[in-house]
This record gives sequence, structure tokens and C-alpha cells, in this order.
Amino acid sequence: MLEERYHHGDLRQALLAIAKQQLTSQGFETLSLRAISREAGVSHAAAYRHFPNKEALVAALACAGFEQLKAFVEAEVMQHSADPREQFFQCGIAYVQFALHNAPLFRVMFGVSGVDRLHYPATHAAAQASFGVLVGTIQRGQAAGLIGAGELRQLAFTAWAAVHGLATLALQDQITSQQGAIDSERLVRNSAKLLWNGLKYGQT
Amino acid sequence: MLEERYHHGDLRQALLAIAKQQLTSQGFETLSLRAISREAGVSHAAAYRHFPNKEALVAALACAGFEQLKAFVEAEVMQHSADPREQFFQCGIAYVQFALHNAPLFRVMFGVSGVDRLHYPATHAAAQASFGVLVGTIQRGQAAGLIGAGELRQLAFTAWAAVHGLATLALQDQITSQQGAIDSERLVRNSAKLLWNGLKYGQT
DNA sequence: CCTCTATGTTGACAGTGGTAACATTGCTGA
DNA sequence: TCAGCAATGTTACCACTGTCAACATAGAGG
Repeated sequence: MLEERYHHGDLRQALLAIAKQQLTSQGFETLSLRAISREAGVSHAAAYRHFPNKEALVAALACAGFEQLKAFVEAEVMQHSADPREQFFQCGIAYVQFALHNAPLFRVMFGVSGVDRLHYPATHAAAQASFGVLVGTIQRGQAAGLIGAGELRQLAFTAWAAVHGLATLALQDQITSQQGAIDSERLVRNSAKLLWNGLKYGQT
Repeated sequence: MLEERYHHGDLRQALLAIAKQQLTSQGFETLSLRAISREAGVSHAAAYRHFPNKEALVAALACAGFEQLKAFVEAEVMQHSADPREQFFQCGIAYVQFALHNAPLFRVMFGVSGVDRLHYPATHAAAQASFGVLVGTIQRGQAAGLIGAGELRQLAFTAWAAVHGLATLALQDQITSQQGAIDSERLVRNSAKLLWNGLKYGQT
């Protein structure tokens, strides 16, 4: 039984967990340090012992989001370890699915909050790491001779941008399929096929 | 000579103009109705005679942004009226350039504010209209026999997403070219070539 | 046991979006 | 012409927010 202690134990983690929960349930706009602290059963200023300000808390949230994204995409990709082309597709499909299923978190990760990620090295590193999954996938495609040469990171960046664009536009209801729901898999496959063809025929 | 009148004349437009100015100079996060009203020389509640709430003001800002974007892209495209392929490229280049040169506005247009665009018909319409420029460009490419068939809007959407992804990632300093500055033209051309090839060889 | 540091609390401050009650203006129709 | 009405601004207030300084408590190490 948890008694009321003066010292919480691991308030930092608790705050992050509650923040993530409130983020997903109420969106970013109404996210408030005070509400989070309240929910944690702690005074409104306690958070400042663990985060210099709200922005830092949000940056930490984004950091965790990138780690989650990386893990998710990696897992999906691994299910198709035999076929580099399918791996490439799965990368994108997983990315968009993650965005749609974790919309508020995804928005926080990508600038809703106006956080300059370069000011938060951990968050930036996590973002780069998640990007690395895509780079690796393309690299395997090249190794297998299925993709023409080209500057690796540039290719990866192009692919990333394409998929990222799909995800963000989809999140905005900018795309509304006739059936109402968004078929993210079909969406990505269409886009990925184009890119894959382009890659195959070299980028001249 | 402007005397101090009780009635402003066109407060709505004045507020929007000041808002846009403060947005570009200070970013979205610190944008405040009160500061805007102050700058307009009007009380902080006056704005509520013209906008039901802050979100509506922001939506109007986004609406104007889309109109500006459309005009800009259209103008750039028209400079290459002879060559559909180059028109396609210019579409993307102009899009990214607009994003980079109007970063805060662009972020407002695309969801920084968490505004559900469907609740603001005018804004939504303006967004669709700007999308229409790209659709038209691809259409001309098809008419000229330079692009394979395919569902028009789907193709356009794919291309839009690709370019939009480039723009948003670039805005986040997610991309940092070795030289420091972002060469948006090279960036887009790389991506657009891939897509164009993919389009040419059909989407199978 | 005593002190130092990490952690949490209280109370304040300025600033925000939003609303209600009141003031002023200028158009409209008798 | 002018009374009245709708549009537009103002003032005063509310609840809420992020942040800070001053204080309180707890636990770890000498």
C-alpha cells in the first residue's frame, strides 16, 4: 500500500507518464504542467525540480516518442527480413501507422510545440536514430543490388520526406478517402512504388 | 491625419495584419490576442467582435497563408509554361521556398495550432485551392503525354506529400546540408526526378 | 548525531483567453 | 430630422497558466 510520502521516488518518470497520457487523451494544446502535477498528486512547482521548464518536459516526451517510433518500425521491418523491397515498403507503412495511431505524440515530435530540437541533444539523437532504421533498410537494398547507387543519406532523406509528408497530411484530414477511413497501407504503397521505380532506374 | 476614433473602421483586417506581422517576427507560441489588440490600439476584448476566439483568428491567418501560397506557386509555375516537366519541378521548388521563407506562417497553416481545418470552411477551401495548382500541373503533363495515366488526384497527392515532407523536415533543421544552408532547389529536384521517373514508367 | 543536498511545498506575480455589463457610434426607417 | 437599434469598443472580472523565490522536509554521508 502506497502511503503518502514527501518524496515521490521517481517523480520524473511519473510526470512523463502522466504527460503522455494526458497528451493522447486531450491533445497538446491543453497540456499543462499544473494539471500533470495535480494528477501526480504533487504540488504545481515540483516539476521544476526535474525539468527546467515546460518546453523541456515536452522535449523529453518527444524523445520518448522517437524511441517508440524506432522500436515500432524496426519490429515491423524485421517481419520481412527476406525481401528488401518489402522491407522498404514496410518502413513507410509502419511510419504512417504510428503517426495515425499516436497522432498527438507524433505532432509533438514534429514541431507542434515549436521546440528547437537542436537545443535538446537527447531528443535530437533519438530522432536521428529512428531515421537510421530507414537508412539501414535502403542500405540493405543497395547491398542486394536491388537499388541503384546514389548518395545513401540523400536517398533515405527523400524517402523519409515522402512518407513523412503522407503522415502529416493524413493527420490533418487533408486526405479523406471516399470510404471515410484512411487506408494508410494503400497510400504508402502507391507512393513507395513510385520511389522504388525511380531508385531502380537511377536518379539521373 | 488619423484621429482617435471610437470605431476603428476595419479592425478585422488590421488585427489580421498585425497578427501576421507578430507571427513572423516572434513565432506562433508567443502570439497573443492581447498583444495584437494592444498593437492595434484597441482594448483586448475588441477582437471578440470579429473572431469568436483565438483559434478562429489563427484559422483566418492560415486561410490567408494558403491564398498567398497558391498565388506564389502559380506565379512561379507560369514562368515555365512551355515545359510540363519543368512546371512540375517548379511547383515543388516554389512550395519549399515558400515554406522556408514564411516558416511560422507555414507552420500555422499545417497544424501547429491544432486547428481542425474542417471546422473552418474558408480555410479548408483555400487549402484545397492551393492543392489545385499541383493537380493542374500534373494534368497538363498527362495531356502532353509526358506522364503515364493513373488516378490524377492520387498522383497529385503523392507528389504533394513528397514535397510537403521535404518542406516540413527542412523547417525543423532535421536536414542540415554540409554547407549549412539548405539548397532547397537541389533538394526538390532530387526528389522530383525520382517521382517523375516513377510516373513515367507507370505505377505498377 | 549533524549537516548538506535533493526534493517537494507555499505563495506570489505577470500574463493569457474568455465573458458579461456597459458605452459609444452610425445607419435606417418613420 | 431624429429616435432607436444593431454593430462595435471598453471596462472589469474570472479561472487558469508558467515561472520564481522562500521555505520545509527527508534522506544520505561524514
